[in-house]
Amino acid sequence: MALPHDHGTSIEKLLHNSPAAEDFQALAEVFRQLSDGTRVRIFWILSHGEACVTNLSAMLGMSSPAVSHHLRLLKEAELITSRREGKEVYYRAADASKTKLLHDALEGLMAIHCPMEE
Amino acid sequence: MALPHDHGTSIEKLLHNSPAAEDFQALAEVFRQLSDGTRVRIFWILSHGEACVTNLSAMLGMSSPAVSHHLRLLKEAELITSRREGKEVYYRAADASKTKLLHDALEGLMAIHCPMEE
DNA sequence: TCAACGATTAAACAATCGTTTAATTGATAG
DNA sequence: CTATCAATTAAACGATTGTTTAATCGTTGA
Repeated sequence: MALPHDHGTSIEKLLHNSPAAEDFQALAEVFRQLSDGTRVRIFWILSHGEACVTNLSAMLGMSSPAVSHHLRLLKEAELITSRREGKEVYYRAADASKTKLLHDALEGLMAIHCPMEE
Repeated sequence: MALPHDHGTSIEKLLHNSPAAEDFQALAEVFRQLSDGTRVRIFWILSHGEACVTNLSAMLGMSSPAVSHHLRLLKEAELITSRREGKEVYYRAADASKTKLLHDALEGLMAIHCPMEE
């Protein structure tokens, strides 16, 4: 143990048996994408189906440039995907285990924070 | 349907049957606390047991003011609790369903992002 | 009471983030 | 080709964030 204090707690083992700082950094990057009210809302919507930018803008009451900006961030984080059909671009949640995990956590937290709805 | 485009997708129902913007904002606040590499690391450590600020500083390789700052944020978000014993203040993850949910999501994401370890 | 240690607070700084406005790209219909 | 609609990009601004340094608070032991 190289810790300044030895309190005899099991936690001191974590010093040499824990993910690297970079791994936590990568993890934080994922959470950072959901750390904005607008983005977490977009992600929640897109977890339930596809939507084009125009409709998303209307749902959110925001300008399309603002929405586009957030969509780009979510896409770079590989939380959502897009496909073009004619003039419109449709977005939806990426089909990955990472996405499902976050969606579940999101629904769970929502149930805690906003008690009632069905 | 008050959406500009009607693509006939089920997602348009979400417009009138979704949590309020404030609820998503509250949710985002929780994620925001874990959107920093240092904080998510602290939270992970404290999910496994108690630690005093001095030891946390050593584990993280950071100054104690910096660690204190992050601890305060995590505490305000009710993700961790503290107790004083003599000169030292011990922190640990709060015992709440919110905390467990986040810890599980965290471990799951870590398994995805950092493939191997036991 | 005073000295030492652990922890927090405060002020200052650079860096990052989210929104807005305007300009631009891509695609379709006339 | 041009006009129009959908979406993205770019630049600018204000606001927020994380770290550092120094000072302060709280507790214990001499």
